Order: sequence, then structure tokens, then C-alpha cells
Amino acid sequence: MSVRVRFAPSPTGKLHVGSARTALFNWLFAKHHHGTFILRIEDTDQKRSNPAFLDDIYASLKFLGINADEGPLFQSQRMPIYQEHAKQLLDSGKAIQKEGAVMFQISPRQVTFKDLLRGDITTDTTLFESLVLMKSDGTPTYNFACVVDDALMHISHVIRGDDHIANTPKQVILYEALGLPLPVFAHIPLIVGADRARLSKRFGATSVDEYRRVGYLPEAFVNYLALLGWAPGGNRELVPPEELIELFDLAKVRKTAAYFDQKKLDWLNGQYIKQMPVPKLARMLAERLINKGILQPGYDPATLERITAVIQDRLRVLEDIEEEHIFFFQDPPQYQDEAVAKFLRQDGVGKRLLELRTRLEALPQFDTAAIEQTTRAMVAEQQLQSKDLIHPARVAVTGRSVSPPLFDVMAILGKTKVLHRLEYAATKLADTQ
RNA sequence: GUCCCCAUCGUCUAAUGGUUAGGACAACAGCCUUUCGAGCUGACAAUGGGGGUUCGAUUCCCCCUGGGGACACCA
Repeated sequence: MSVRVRFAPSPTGKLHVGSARTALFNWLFAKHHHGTFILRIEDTDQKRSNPAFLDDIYASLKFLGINADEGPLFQSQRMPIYQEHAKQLLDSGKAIQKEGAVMFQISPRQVTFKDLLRGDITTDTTLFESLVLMKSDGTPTYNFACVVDDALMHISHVIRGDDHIANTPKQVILYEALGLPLPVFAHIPLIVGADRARLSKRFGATSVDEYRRVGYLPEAFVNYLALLGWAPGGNRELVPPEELIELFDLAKVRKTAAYFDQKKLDWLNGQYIKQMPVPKLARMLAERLINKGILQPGYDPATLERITAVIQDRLRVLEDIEEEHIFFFQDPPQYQDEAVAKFLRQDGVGKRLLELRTRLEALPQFDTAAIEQTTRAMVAEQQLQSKDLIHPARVAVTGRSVSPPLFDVMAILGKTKVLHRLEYAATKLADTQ
């Protein structure tokens, strides 16, 4: 039996990370078994569906590298199919027309279905209040359309969130009434937030798009999502997509809800960033900065690569570059008040910075080694502590009290900018209380 | 309220009858260091409770407790 799975989102909101993980598990399972991954859009509720969300779903799946082998199929375009199957049940007396809707006639009994993760789950049908197949507006309900489509699309495994467990017995009796073969069901646990309740807006970012914007790498995000509820074995943490496909085992997915741990995601993303070749990372950062209007399209790639090399180990998310390292791209840098107050507003600082400026100006070769040598020589001659010169100089050059190694930063910025910033800080910001 | 599902460090997880209960993130301490970060080292940290079954239970069974989910002509 060939593996055929589907991911069936409703375009009623941005693609949620919980949905993304469901899509990922389906996709990994399909790819692992050389099967087919189908995208189906459940847009029977025209009032709540919105094309903008559809675009977001496509973009988010594309970002994650989850590509559909078939689809997208739209339920809104399959109305005659549902009507035909409803008629079949009506004709056979298994359903009746009531108040404009088609209702399934539920006979009291026990329904048992097999869940790949949990074993047999049995339910008493008398617990169902009613089972509407077709609403009075002529559109199918979720449980009906889902069964008809899954059967017609020859879905072999229905992998979905465990919030659907209660729907499954209803669907099973519909498969049976329609004389259609049952797929294998696998209900995977939900992702929860800090309050252990299902991930909601209160938690912070919940859509894939938000994570994309902040600058998480698709491989890292997919890696993290895969690790939520499943482990590749061998104490592996960093597992690139190709290996995820190779190692993924649906039967080993845990049954407990997993807490979405932003810190671990950040760490993982940092690991992926660290592993990237500098030129590639530089191009990625450039694209981002250009989009933000921080960098001009005609930028110098060599300089950007030098910046990238210096900040690579410090980035957790791409957004960090505009949060922490913006001084590379602004002239003059934006001076942070606390940094100025702490390191520049001290007696003699201005004079020292001007002295450093004079010494650096004399350098024929403005590289990291020469800058460091010059700075340390001045520290030694004036019997200073290195921090008494370096910290103010850092603030003068970067506007902040925290930065990558100062001598590297200076070398990248170049003599002109460095001299100008030292002078500016010494004369306009330093000493004055 | 009714029904269903679940239960290992703070978090993600490994170990399905025999381990000093392992790893990772976080937090903490130290090293390195011009700051921060990165890196390295170290210490701390868990089988929810009670009954069984067994020579032996994280592991199998039952009860309790706790958490979550579902109870729409929404999906």
C-alpha cells in the first residue's frame, strides 16, 4: 500500500506553528515512505475563509520547504461530490432530511478505531447529539467533507492534531455507512504555551510568518518543530531536513503535549547560523537589510562579509543584526544614553579619545593588528588600564557598551569613520556632566 | 457537567522488566576575554501519589491526583 497523506488547513488565519508541525509530520512521513503529500484547502466556510490567509499558508509552507506533491484541492470546488454522497446516504435511508439539513441516522453502538500512537479507542455513539452531513445552506460539514475527500483521495494515513480524537469515531461510522475503506489514524499531541494550554496569541508569536520575519532559518525552525514530540535517537539535536526524512518514525512520536521553548529554538537557530558559509549568510543578511531600507542595493559585498564574519557567532536570529549591530550601517551611530553616561561622562575621557584619534590617524595600515598595537601602546605609556580606554572608545565608535571585538570593528569601519566618531564623541559627548 | 487523551529534571526528550535513570536547552559557577557573545569545564536538577504483578519496575495492570482536549448546521 502506498503512503498518501494530506495536510488540510482552513484559510481562516495565518499558518499556526501547531498546524505547521502537523504539516511537517505528514510531510516527513510521506517523504520517508516515498509516498505522496497532498495539500487540501478546507474552505467550505466561505464567511470565515480569506484569500489573504491562503497566500500566507502557501508562503509559510514554501518557507519551511514543505512542498505538496498534489494539490491544492479546494473543498469549495467539490460541492457536487459531497451532494452526491449525501444523496447516496439519503437514498439508502442512512440519513434523513430535517430542517433543511441532511442528518446522519446514528444507531446506538460502540465504535472502535485504531490510533497508531494510542492503540484502540472506543466510543459510544449515544454520546453524539447529532451528526449533520449537509448544512441547510447546502454545504457539507467538516466531518462529512473530510471523510468523502480522504476516501476519494485514497488517503492512507490521517495524521492530525489530537484535538480531533473526538471527531474520529463520527468519521468512522460515515466511512462504514458509505462503504469506504478506513485509513490509519494517528493523532499527534498539541503544542502548548507557558500556561500548558494550547499555543495562543497570548504566548507571543504563533504564526510561522512571524518567525520567518524575525529571522529564523527554515532548516532550524523545521529541526526544532520535528524535535517537539519526537526524537531521532542517539542524543541527536541538530538534524538537517534530509536526515529528518531518513530518521522520522511516526510510531515513535510521543503522546504528551509539548511546550514550545523559544530559548531552545534560539539556540538551535544560532547553531545553524554558525554553520553557514560566510558569503551565504552575508547575502541573506544583505537581502534583509535592503528590505528594511538599512542597506542600499549597491553595497560592497566584501565589507558586508567582513561584518558577517565578526558577528556570525553572536547572532541567534537574523533580526539581531539590526538590533545589536546597526552601528555598522549608520553614520554617526545612534548613541545610547546609558552607555554615554557610564563610559564617556568621566574626567579626562575626551582628552584620551582625542589622543587615541591622533595616534590612529598616523597609522599607514589601518588593520586590526595595528589598531590593537597602537591602542595598547597608549594604555601602557599612560599607565591606564585597558578598559579605561577601550570601553569609552567602544562607546565612541559603536554608540553602545556592548559590541563585537572593538579592534575588528574599527578595522571594518575604516579610518575615516573611526577618526570622525572618536572626535565627535570626544568633543560633543565626553566629560560634560 | 459528560466523554476522551495524557503523565521522566524548570523545558524538549532517551531508556519499554535489570542503567550510578542518559543527552540537549535554560538557569548557576568557573575558565577564556577589551565589553557582550561564542567556546570550554563543572555542579544542581526528574520517573506525581497509592496499590498490585514480578526475584526485580520509569517500563505491565488498577485506583487517585494533576494537566490537556472535545462536546456547533466552525474546521
